[in-house]
Amino acid sequence: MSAPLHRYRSHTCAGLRASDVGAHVRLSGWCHRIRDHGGVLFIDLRDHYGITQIVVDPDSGAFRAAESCRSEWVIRVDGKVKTRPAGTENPDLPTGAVEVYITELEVLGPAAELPMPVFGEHDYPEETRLKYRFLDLRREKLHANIMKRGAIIDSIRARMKAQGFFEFQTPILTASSPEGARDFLVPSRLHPGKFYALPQAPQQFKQLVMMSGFDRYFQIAPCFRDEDARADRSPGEFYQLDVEMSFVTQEDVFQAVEPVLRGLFEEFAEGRRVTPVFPRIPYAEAMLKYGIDKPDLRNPLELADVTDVFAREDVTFNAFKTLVKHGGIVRAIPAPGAAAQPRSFFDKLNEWARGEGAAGLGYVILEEENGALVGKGPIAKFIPEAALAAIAAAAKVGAGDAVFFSAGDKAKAVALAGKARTRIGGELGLIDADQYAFCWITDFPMYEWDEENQKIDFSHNPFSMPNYDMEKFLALNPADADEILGITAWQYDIVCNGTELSSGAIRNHRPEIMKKAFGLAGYGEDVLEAKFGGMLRALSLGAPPHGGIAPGIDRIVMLLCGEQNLREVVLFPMNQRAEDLLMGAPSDVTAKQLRELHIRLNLPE
RNA sequence: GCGGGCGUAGCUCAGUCGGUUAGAGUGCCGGCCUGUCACGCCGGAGGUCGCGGGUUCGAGCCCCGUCGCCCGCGCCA
Repeated sequence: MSAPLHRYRSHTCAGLRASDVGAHVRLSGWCHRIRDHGGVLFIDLRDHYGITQIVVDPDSGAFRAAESCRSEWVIRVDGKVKTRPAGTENPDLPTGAVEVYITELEVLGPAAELPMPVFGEHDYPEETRLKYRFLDLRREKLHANIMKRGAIIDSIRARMKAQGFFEFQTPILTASSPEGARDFLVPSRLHPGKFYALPQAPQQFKQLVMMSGFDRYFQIAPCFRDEDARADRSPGEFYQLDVEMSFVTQEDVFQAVEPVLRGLFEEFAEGRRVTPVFPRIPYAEAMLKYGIDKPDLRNPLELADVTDVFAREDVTFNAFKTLVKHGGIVRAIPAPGAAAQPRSFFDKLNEWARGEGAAGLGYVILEEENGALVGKGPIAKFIPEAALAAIAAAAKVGAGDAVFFSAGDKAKAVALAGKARTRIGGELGLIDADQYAFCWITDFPMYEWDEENQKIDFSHNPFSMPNYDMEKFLALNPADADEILGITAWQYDIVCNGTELSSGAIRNHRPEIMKKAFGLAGYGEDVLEAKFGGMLRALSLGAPPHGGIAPGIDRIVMLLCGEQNLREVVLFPMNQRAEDLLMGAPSDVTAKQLRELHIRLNLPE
C-alpha cells in the first residue's frame, strides 16, 4: 500500500501523463468547464499549472456530488488515472492522453453565479474586470502575462547582478520635491502640519548611494506620481529598473544597460527580431527625421525639411509661402508607392490632419511623363519642375510615390509631421510588427522656454550635467537666452517601437555648476539649499562623477507581452480615475484618524 | 479642467422612420442525454433601456441636463 495522500493533492492539474495510468491520485482545482451527458460527466479541472479531464459515471460514489458542481467551484477529487478511449484523446492538452475516473469528490470552495466567466477568451468591461480582478487573473492570458512579468523581473535581476550591480532599497516615505510631477503626500502624526511624500523616483537617493561610496546600484523601484492616467501610464504608481553608476561617462552607461535590455528582449521576444546595436540619434536629428523624440524605427519613413523650397521665387503656393515668411516651416513626409492609392487615401489623411487641429495636409503625387518628373494633385500647379525635383530629392521620393507636407509654426508642424509619418507608414503597411526596434536618443536640450511663465526652465532633469565647456558655463549670463537654450545635457532616452522606455543622465556632481544651472533657470541658491540641501551637502563633500538611467518595468513587460494597456501586465491596477475598485481605494477614514493627523477636511461643495 | 466614444437581461450585443407584449447568444434554474472537450436537445426565470427633465397621442430611439467607464488633450523634472 502506498503512503497516504496529501490533504489536497498528489499531482497538479498539469502533471499526469500516460506513464501515470493506473495510479490512484488526488487533485484539487477549479471546475473550468463541466459537460454533463447524463450518464457520463466530464469536468475540466484547472489549477495554476494546467487542466486535467475528470470523468465520473453513475457507478461512481462521486456522481451525485459531481452533478451539483458549477463553474469555478473549487473541489478536491480522488480517482484512478486511465488511458482515454481511442479517438477521444485531446492533443491540445498536455494531459490529453489520460483522464481521472474519480471515486470521491469534496467541495472546498463553492462559487456563486459569476459576474464574468473565467472560461473563454471574450472581452469584458474594464469596470467588471477590475472589480473582480481575481476572476480576471484566473483567465489564461492575464495569468500568463503576470507570470511573464515575474520571469522578466527575475531575468533583469540576474542580468544586472551579472554586470556587477547590487540591489538596494530606498525609503518610501521621503520629502516632497519641488519640481516634476505632483507628489502623493502622507501627513505626519508626530509633526503637525508636515507631510512626507512618496518618491516620484529614488532619484536623489540613488545619487546619494553613489556619494556614499557604493559603485553600482540598481533597484526594481516603486515610483509614485499623482498624475492623470494614459493607456501606457498607470495612475499613481509604477515600477522602474532604477540604475546608477559611479566614475562613468555616458558611453559606460550605454555599455552597461544596452546588453541587459537587448538580452532581456531576445530572451522574451519569442522569435521577433531585436535591434543588434542600438543606433544613437541626437535629439535634434530625431525631431528633424521623425518629428518626435521617441521615434518608432520599425517605420522606415524619414521626414525632410523643405521650408527653403517653398520660399523660392518660382514656387507660388501662397498658403505655405506666407507661413514661411512669418517664421513657419514646412516638413515633407514621403509616401512611397502612394501614387497608386485612390483619391480617398489622400482625402482621409487630410481629414485626419484637420482633426489634429491642422489646416490640412498638402500633398503632391509624383509621376513620370516623357521622362520628366511631374506633380499631380491640388497644389502641384504651384510647384514648378525644378522645385519639385528639389522636394523629391530631399524627401527621397520619385515617380510612383507621393509626398505630404506639414506646414506651420515650428513646434506644431514638426509634431504633425511626426504623427503623419506614423499614420502614413501604418496606412501603407510599412511597419514591420515582427521586431523590437531600439534606439538611444541623446543630447537633449538642457533648458527650454517656459511660455506660461515667460522664463527659461529645465527641460528635463535638473540634476543632469550640461554638455558644455564648464568655464564658459559658469560665465553665462541669464540674458544669454539663445545661448542657454542651445545647451544640451548629458541626458538620454531609450526608445523601443515608439515607446519611451527610460530616461537617464550623467549627473551634475559639482556644486558650483549645480548652483549655476539652477541660477540660469531662475532658482536662487536659497531655493536650492532649502529643497536639495542634503544633495548639495553630499556634492560638497567628495562626490564621484556618476550617472544612470531608469527603464520602466511596466512598459517593458507591456511590449514583451504585446499589450496595448498597462492594466494587462499589472496584478491589481487602478482605473483611469485612480480608484482601486477591488479594494475600494481611495476611501474615507475615521474622524479619529484625521484628528491624530491634525487634519480637518475642507471639501469642495 | 477640456474633447471624443460607449452605457439595453448576470455577461456580450441587436433593436429599422418615434408605434402592439423590448429580442438573440451566453450564463443561471428545471427536464432529457454513456465519450464530451465551445457537448447536444426541450422548457423556464431573468429588464428602473445609466439617472433626471422635456417634446409627443405615444420615447430604448428625438432634445436638454447629469452620472459612470474607456480613449485622448492638458499634466507627466
